[in-house]
Parts: sequence; C-alpha cells; structure tokens
Amino acid sequence: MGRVGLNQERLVQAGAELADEVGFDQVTVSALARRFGVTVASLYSHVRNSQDLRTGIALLALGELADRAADALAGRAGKDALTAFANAYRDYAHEHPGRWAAAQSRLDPPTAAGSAGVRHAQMMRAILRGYHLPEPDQTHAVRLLGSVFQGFVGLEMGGGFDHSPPAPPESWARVLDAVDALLRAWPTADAG
Amino acid sequence: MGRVGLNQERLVQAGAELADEVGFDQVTVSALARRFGVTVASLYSHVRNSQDLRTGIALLALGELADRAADALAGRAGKDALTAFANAYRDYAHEHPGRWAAAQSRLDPPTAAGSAGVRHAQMMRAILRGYHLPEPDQTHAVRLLGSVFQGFVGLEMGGGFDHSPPAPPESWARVLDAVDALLRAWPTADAG
DNA sequence: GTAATTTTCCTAAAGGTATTAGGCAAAGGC
DNA sequence: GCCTTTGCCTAATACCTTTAGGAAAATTAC
Repeated sequence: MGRVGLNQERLVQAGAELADEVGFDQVTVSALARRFGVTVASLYSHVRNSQDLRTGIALLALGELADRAADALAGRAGKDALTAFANAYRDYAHEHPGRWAAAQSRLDPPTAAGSAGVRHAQMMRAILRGYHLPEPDQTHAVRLLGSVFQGFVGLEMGGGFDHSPPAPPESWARVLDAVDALLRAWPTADAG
Repeated sequence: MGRVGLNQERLVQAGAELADEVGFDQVTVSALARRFGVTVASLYSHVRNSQDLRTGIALLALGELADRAADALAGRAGKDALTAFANAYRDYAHEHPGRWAAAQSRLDPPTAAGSAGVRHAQMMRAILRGYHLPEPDQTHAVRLLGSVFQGFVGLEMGGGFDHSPPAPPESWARVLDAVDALLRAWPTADAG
C-alpha cells in the first residue's frame, strides 16, 4: 500500500480546480478524497478541518487574482491602469468562477490581514495615485472601487444582468468610463 | 398527538429569523425542525427540499428589502432619493445580516424574474429619472448603482473595512456623494 | 544497511444533514 | 358521525464530517 503523497498544497490546489469545475459549494473533504482515490479520513492528516481547506482555497484564489492584477497593472497609469486592473478582476471571475467564489469567503481578521487581499487594496491605492485624491478621500475611493468591482462581477456572475440588454461587457466598459470620470472630478466634501 | 400547524410560510419566516440569529449558512431543515420541536422528516410535507426552503427565505428577504426601500423612496427625488434608497439597503443588511445574506442567493431565471429583485431595479430606474440619463446609459447606471450598493455592503459585512479608518459610515456617505456627482455629470460615450 | 522514529494512510465509530416511503391519527368537509 | 385529506412520525438510506487507533510506508539516525 503505497502512499499517494498528499499534502496541504496539493489538496488546496485540487480543491481550487474542483471549485471551478463543479462550484465552490460542492468542494468537500469527501469530494477531494474521491478525487485522489483515498478515504476521507486520510485528508485530516493534512487539513485541520473542512473550513481549513476552504480557507486555503480562498487564500489561493486571492493570491492568484492579486498576481493577475499586478501583471495587468505593470507599466500602466491613470485610466489605463484602472481599466486593466478591473478587467483582470472580471476576467479572473469569468475564467475561474469557483475560485472567484472562494475569494468571496469571509476570513477571520488575522487571516485576512495576512492574505493577498491586502495587496488588492494596495494596488487600488497605486491606481488612485494617478487621480491625486487626498485622505481620507483616497480610502473612500478605494472602498468605492472595491465595491464597484466586487459588486458588478458578483451581480453578473449571479445572473443579475441576464434578463435584459445591453450585454454585460458594454455596461462594464461604460461603468469603468464613469468611474474614471468620477475619480477625475471627485467631489469635495462640501459639494451638494 | 396534536399538530404543530406547520406550513411553508411559517417555515420560511422562522428560517429567516434563524438566519439573522445564527447566519444563513446555518439554516438547515434539521435546525428548523428542532426549532419547532418536530422531526426533520415532517418538514417535507411543506417544503420540497432544503434548496426550496433557502429560496423561500431569499425571496422573503428580497421582498422585505424592496418594501423598505420603497418606503424610503416615497416622496423623494434626486440625491435625496438616492441616499434614502441606499441607506435603506445598508440599514437592512445591518439589522438583518442573515436575511441579507439570503438575498444574495443565486436564483434560477424564472424565480428571479418573479421576485422582488425586479422591484429593486425598477426603483433604481425611478431614482435615475432625476438624473435624465438616456438608454442605454440608464441601464448601465442601474447596474452601477446595484454594484455599488451590493459591493459596498458586501465588503463591509465581510469585514473588509474593519482594518483601518475611516469608519464605514463616513465612506458610505462620501461614496453616495460621489455617485450623485457622477450621475449628475455622467460621461458621454466619447469621453475619455 | 539496520533499527528506530515519524508520518500517512486505513478502518471503525460516532454524530450530523438530507430525503423518501409508508403508516397512523389529527383535522377538515359534508 | 363518517369519509377524506393532511400532517406528523418511524424507519431506512445516502452522504458529509471528524476522531482515535493501528499498520505499513517513508524518513531519520547511527
């Protein structure tokens, strides 16, 4: 009886792949065990529990997404950077729906602090450098960007834009135009 | 042995309450059966399956949220309407986190078409009437609004804004200012 | 190379969730 | 009161999660 050679990394990677195939909510310790041809109990030598496995997949996804976004950002500024970052975000979700869903998982504060999620915020700040917003408006804008990207992709992936024209890519492009315009003319706190 | 008098409505209502108490992901047929002091199997006379129950809770939440938003919108226009609607949205999420989570559920197209989700879009169109956007920009803007509201509240509820100042209510207010300003100066398709 | 130690996989067990089928008694209708 | 319908229960089945202990594979130490 030889050993399959499982380890946490392999399990997380396979879990991420499975998530994209069947949906993140279908990724279970049992499903993974079947995938490797071992018994369910064997996996507990490598992952503490089901939640640990799911967190691992979420962290992997956040890291991949951050890498993608960083690549897209390289050498770009202003609207070009904004668009490239946003597109990396949305493209990732479309290519890896299960991984993207995993990245939406709620993480406990210490895990979140050590995750690639922090890189996302940093990259958004880098994008905003091209728009010269002072604090605290820069943070407000980071949160707005995060909201728009997460929100749009979330609604789209959830089928919210399936019911009527225009096609989502068109709205996405226009929304990015709009956000760029907004950032270029960010209202002061006194504007009403 | 008298009957507890279960029916689908009671189950969905109790499920929604339980969702707010322990989180939507902890709402199970089993948990509900315990809540009513009956056996698990008894619930299947009233709900087809676990998914049916969860869909029911999602529809309830969407309806409550739409009612809240409609109330908030009554008699308001322009930025006032925008702010009131958005605040109804965020307040609901804060007061009913489990219900709100249920409302994020993906629904199949026929169910979605018959849900209160349609009312949400209609109300956003009503808000946008005050900003005079032509189609297809009005639809783009509806999707942007949905994205901002969903996205911001989702990130906030997920703890994404817990790590650093400013406090979320401040960002929320500024984001709404920004969105209002954007809608008042919505870029044409040639801008950029 | 051998022995000792560590690690990984398995079995067994237990607890929990989801669902179906059939039966019985409560509830409703006439 | 009688008949019919309905709601709850039991039993059964399938699946998921996790723990403990054992045996064998793999690694480490000499």
